[in-house]
Amino acid sequence: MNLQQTLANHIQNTLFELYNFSTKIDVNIIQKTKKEFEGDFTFVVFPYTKELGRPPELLAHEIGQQLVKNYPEFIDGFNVIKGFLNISLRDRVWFTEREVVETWHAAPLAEREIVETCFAASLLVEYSSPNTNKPLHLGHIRNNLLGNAIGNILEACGKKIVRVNLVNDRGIHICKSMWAWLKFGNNETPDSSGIKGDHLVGKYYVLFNKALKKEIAEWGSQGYSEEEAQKKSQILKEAQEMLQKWEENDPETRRIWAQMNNWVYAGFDKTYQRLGVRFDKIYYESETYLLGKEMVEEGLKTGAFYQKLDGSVWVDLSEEGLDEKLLLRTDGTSVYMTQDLGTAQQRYNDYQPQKMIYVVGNEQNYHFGVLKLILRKKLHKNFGDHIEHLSYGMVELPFGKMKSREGTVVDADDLMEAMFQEAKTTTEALGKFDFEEEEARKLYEMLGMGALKYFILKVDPKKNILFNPEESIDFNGNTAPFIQYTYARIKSLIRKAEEHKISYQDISFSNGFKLGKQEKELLKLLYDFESILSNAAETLNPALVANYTFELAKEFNRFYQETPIFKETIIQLRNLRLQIAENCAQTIKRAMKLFGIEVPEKM
RNA sequence: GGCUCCGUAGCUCAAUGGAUAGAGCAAUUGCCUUCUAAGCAAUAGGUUACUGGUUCGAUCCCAGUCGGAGUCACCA
Repeated sequence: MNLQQTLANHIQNTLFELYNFSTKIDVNIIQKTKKEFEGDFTFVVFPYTKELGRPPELLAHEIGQQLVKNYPEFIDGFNVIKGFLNISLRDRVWFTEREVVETWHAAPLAEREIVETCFAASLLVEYSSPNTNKPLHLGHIRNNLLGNAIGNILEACGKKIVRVNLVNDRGIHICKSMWAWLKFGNNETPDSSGIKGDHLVGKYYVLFNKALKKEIAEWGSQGYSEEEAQKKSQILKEAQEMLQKWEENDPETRRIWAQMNNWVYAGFDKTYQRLGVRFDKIYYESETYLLGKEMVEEGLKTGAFYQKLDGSVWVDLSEEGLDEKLLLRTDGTSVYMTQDLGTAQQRYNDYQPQKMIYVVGNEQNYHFGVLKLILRKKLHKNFGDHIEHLSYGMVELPFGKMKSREGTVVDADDLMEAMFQEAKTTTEALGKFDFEEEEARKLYEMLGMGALKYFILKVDPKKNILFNPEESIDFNGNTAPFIQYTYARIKSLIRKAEEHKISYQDISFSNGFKLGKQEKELLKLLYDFESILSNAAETLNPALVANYTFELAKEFNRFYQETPIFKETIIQLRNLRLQIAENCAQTIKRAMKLFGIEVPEKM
């Protein structure tokens, strides 16, 4: 039982004792006391004034006095400001609580107190899901980092996670790259050119679009509209013929397709590795795109869907306030929605997850609304309710949205390399040259990647992010390097302590001294970590963890600045401070690990 | 036009319906002979887009207005 819960129970009992008033005090009503007031937790009495027929201040006083009288071991004192009853707990209480936090780190998964949220045992998280016709960009980075972090956070809450990537490896866009490569490529390969595979394929995708644009311009000069020109386009037709051939299993087309995709995979692997994301299961759309057709046939029989005269199949969602949606084209081929119906079913069959979390941009909110609706209302699949769309905002540039075709994208690999370089120059400018070359390289990588990951993850997922490529991502303030720096400082402190042969582990807290404001502030923050974690898991919001960690690091830096540790004459106090420092380091490390951010022993 | 999301300091972002709305950048000012200055302290910066409603209390919930983004494809 945690402190809030204990306090809530005490208050509940007291209310009954004083006024014969029986009510359930929810833990959430007990909140942390704001920093500028004295006290640890605050009970707001306003909601009870009416029923108990007492003015707020009197009520708060009466409750406070009774609490102190009844629970002297637990409660130290109280003060009242208007209707706010601020309660201070005994220092001892924090010590025992702190020890609990400590053992938590070491305990094996099964023995931990598992935070039961709305999730059950096994969860599936899908993220990344790239197209294989071009390299990853900053938007994909947000997707990957979010998915990976959410997976980590859920795991830290004791959930069993399956990480899934659905690779979109077929379709007209791939054929466009293939067409351009055949036309202009001269058998160029990643090996022959030294270009990373995904970038090479992306290069030909761009070349295709250039050629197409040129052709459309030519038709345009003959007086055709853009739409007409699209229809008349010869190269577009050729790309479509390639897709046709691909679907007919034409060996040569398949060979080129497989070859180019493999180049892309090799490239993606490097990007994923540097980003620190991984997957348990990779689905390929080329293997799953025909699924779902069956489900549509089934739905046709039961009358859930209907067929138009031209043979296309539709679902009517007007009763649910939406419109009609296509499920099979006139030629009987499937569309995006059909495939998603199929893959949802397959995943459910493969893993029977209690929740399927899809990390997909908010541009697809409507799509997922429809998907869930069809599964639940039309096909009566109960796993439709298990689908959760983790919808995140776009990454915008100062001049608008990123568009591949207009070349206004921030490439993932370029950005990561730029972050590395930035870390290098910044560190060197600070004049910290106490590193071997390899050690330094690792540090720059930690700092650069950390800054990038934190920059993305500290923002509420549902909000858009504005990224200005002109201004590099900051290394000061609310950033990963600041947090990493704090960690390195603490580690340095601990090393010094060991040099001085100071053992901070075996402290007895029994013969008490009064906790200082700073120590207590840190202990409170450390105590909060578990609830922040489960909150982040429930709301699928890593930003909560980020802001918490920053708060902790900042608080520690204050502490560090103002509180002498080695100079302290009272040995017990000094040891306690070292112990708190160590706990801060542990918590920071755990939190950053959730983001895939490494933390340096020194910097 | 319908639906969804967003609107908080000059900029980037915080704030389970609670107290005087907080940080970081940028600006000004102090602090490296003192456990790492990627730090700390201080000053300045706000009608939380607007108007109503709900209540002891609203940045938060509801309705409307105004701005911005997304979406409404036989693309994925």
